[in-house]
Amino acid sequence: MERRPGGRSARVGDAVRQATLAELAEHGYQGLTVDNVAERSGVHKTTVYRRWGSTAGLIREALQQAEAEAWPVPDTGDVRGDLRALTRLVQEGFADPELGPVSTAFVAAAVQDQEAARALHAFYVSRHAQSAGLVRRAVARGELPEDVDPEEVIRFAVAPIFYRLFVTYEPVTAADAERAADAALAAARSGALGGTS
Amino acid sequence: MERRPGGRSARVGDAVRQATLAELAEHGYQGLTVDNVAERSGVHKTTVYRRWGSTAGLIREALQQAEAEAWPVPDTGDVRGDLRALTRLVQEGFADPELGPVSTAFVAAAVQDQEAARALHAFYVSRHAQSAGLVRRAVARGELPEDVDPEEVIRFAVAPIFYRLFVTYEPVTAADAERAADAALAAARSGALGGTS
DNA sequence: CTCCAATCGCAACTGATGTAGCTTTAGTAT
DNA sequence: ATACTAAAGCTACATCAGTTGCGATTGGAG
Repeated sequence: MERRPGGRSARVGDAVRQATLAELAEHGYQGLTVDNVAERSGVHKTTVYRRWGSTAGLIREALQQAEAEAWPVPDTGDVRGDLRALTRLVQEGFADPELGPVSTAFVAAAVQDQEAARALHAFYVSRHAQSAGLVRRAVARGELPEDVDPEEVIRFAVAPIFYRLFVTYEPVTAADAERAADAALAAARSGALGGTS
Repeated sequence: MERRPGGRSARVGDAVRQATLAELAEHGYQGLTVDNVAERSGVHKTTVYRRWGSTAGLIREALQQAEAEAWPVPDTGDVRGDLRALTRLVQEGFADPELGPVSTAFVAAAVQDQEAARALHAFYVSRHAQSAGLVRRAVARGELPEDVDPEEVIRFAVAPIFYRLFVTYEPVTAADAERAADAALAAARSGALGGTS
């Protein structure tokens, strides 16, 4: 069988993907049901079950799409600025009324579904790899020690934001984001985020 | 109406609480169903629905119990040791085959249920308040600057562990826990976790 | 000891989620 | 054009979480 890029299957897939994102933005992961997605997309319920299996499957595909999209790693000229921009980007992403529920849904789905968790893992592996470039540039400029683990710096910078969002349910302000960036930077400079240490 | 500490209601409550924890330890939050808890506890399904509403309600009560239990804040004599012991405690808690699924269930339930999220928030407010004592002792010993925010140090120390567990789904080793402690310490010493800064 | 209020057990029911078997449609090859 | 095949549509059904109304049991008060 051949590829059918403009065929019915492709159209159905697009309609479902679009409907999934719209439903997520409106009702979050809680309100994401196969029935709603089917009705919104004009695709029949059984078709959605056959191709995606469940709402977790819909999330999986959305994640793979999100992973494919490159994301704007900050490049302000110095590490502090880059890290602060990065954490702000994360904080604002979750605060955004349209993007926030979608991103939150990814985390919620992963907690319930193994496959979604794998997809989310892959997503963040990709994000870390991209973001680490910011740290490597800083090392090249001599702003950070040579033996620093670039992805570890990224993890430490963003972790406190996620911790507040999904564990302690404390508010996350722009100041929190900046503080997280500064703390990660301090740790990186001190050698605590070294590659081998 | 009076309290009836040894009455039927109390017995029913105990049976359900115990069954909830047992089910969580065995099957995790995924496998926690009202029917299973009802059967295991010998309490009728309807009763569980009436008193707890749903599995999220069962989690809520388990959380309140967990919050009431004091937890062993390390006191080794120096900050580095205390922070490392703390992060190890968290890491080992989630790795423990009996405790891990229960703790994980708390996070999973909070993502789906508002009330569970509030209960989890309260739980961590309490944990932070207790753990912050470790930082205050360090300040008193002159190991950390006076203006450091004690609870912020705790957040930064444990956040990377939770980030790996519930966001990126990367493994969490003892070395990761220690590194997180050391990084938080470096940040605290640098002044990045100051109370007002 | 008797009665009362609260709570629990029970069985029948509702609604939503997910499945099975079959028919129809759309895209492709001859 | 015509025939072939993969995938989508459709109906009917199965399953299960959660609810409701009522009768039974429990524990305490007078």
